Amino acid sequence: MISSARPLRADAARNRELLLAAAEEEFAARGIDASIADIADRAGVAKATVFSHFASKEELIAAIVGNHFAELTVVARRLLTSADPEAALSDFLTEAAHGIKQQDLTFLRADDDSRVTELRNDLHEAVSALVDRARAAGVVRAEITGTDVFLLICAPVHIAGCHPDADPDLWRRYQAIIFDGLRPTRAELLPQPPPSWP
Amino acid sequence: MISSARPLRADAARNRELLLAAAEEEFAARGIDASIADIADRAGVAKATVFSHFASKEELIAAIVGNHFAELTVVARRLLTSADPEAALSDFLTEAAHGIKQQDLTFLRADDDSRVTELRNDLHEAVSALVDRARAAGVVRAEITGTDVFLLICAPVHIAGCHPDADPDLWRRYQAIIFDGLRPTRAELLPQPPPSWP
DNA sequence: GGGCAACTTGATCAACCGGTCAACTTCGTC
DNA sequence: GACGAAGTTGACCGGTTGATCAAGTTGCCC
Repeated sequence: MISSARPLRADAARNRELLLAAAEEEFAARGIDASIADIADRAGVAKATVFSHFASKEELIAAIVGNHFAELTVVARRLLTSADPEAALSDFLTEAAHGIKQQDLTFLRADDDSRVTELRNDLHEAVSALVDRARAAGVVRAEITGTDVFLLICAPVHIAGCHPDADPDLWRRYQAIIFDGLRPTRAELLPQPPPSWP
Repeated sequence: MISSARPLRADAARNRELLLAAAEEEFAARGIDASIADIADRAGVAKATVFSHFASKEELIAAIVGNHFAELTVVARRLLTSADPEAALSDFLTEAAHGIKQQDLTFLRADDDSRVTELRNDLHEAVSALVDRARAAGVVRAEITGTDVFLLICAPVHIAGCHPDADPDLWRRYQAIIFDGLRPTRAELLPQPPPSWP
């Protein structure tokens, strides 16, 4: 693997960026099972070059996921300075729903002290701040926490992965929240006759 | 592949059921990448027996997904006869969220005239009826259709699969609905001072 | 219980995967 | 422009996968 202590040579730095971009596209197109060979092909380098930049496939994924987390953290922190707490949270959810990828899953529960975990914690902190502000403004329910939203973003991805150790009760809670979104707004409610109407 | 014209021999019928059960468990435990060899082991038969019952891995998955669709259709139709339209829809969503698996995805958009597609259309029809009843009772918004709910059930799974041809606007609509579920209920709303409060 | 079709099986195949390595090429420096 | 370090490469490895097939076994009907 190329040492990270010394700055990369010009061609190596270029190839690294090409590889990250190619891997991003390939993972987006074919999911986490995209092969290293295909990624190398797309980047226009040999397969062995991939392993000279990243020790393993997992490490390549970690680099990409780390970038996702970092980008979302930037978005969350920027939205924290906006005027409208409700729009800020809504905008972030929209952004995050598009930004979270399948491979990000792998590192959501990781608790080693890797760089990815650090970036994930940064993101979690920024999201919590967004939610705290929205809660203080009364635009989300009192019991909603930053962790809730952080997990809610990823819940769809979690369910899809058929994660065996996912807490069913937790998902039921999110299920109920989503169902709440289906209820009619107050303005749409027609006056209903009481059950004992003759 | 074993002919479907003639009834199966007793041992073959037993093995087919064992295989379907084993495949269900294996896919649930390891996702869609579970190997045919593991499935055969779990069922207690040789790997070649799997291919004597199902022409390919895809066909085995199709058989399982077909069963899922059929089971959910039964649930939806049963709930259609219950007294409470709101509880019926809610119960179905809960049931469906647990019933839909990763591998079901593959066949949601399939439009060939296979047996799976037929079963999927049956399910879609039953869900639409459930939603129509709920809408008529005023417990879901007027603009929610059966197709909406049918897709909403699968949306989490869809997003996770990073389906490249998913309509972003469609997902944004569902995103907005889910976000609605986060809004405070009327009872929780504290009286807010108007913006021009001195 | 004999005979035959239906079914099962272990051996085997080609394709593909992540990963390694020694030989080669290229960049940066003096 | 030459030299050494840094980076790249194609060939290759062990392992796994979905799928095949001839040979053997089993259930079923007369």
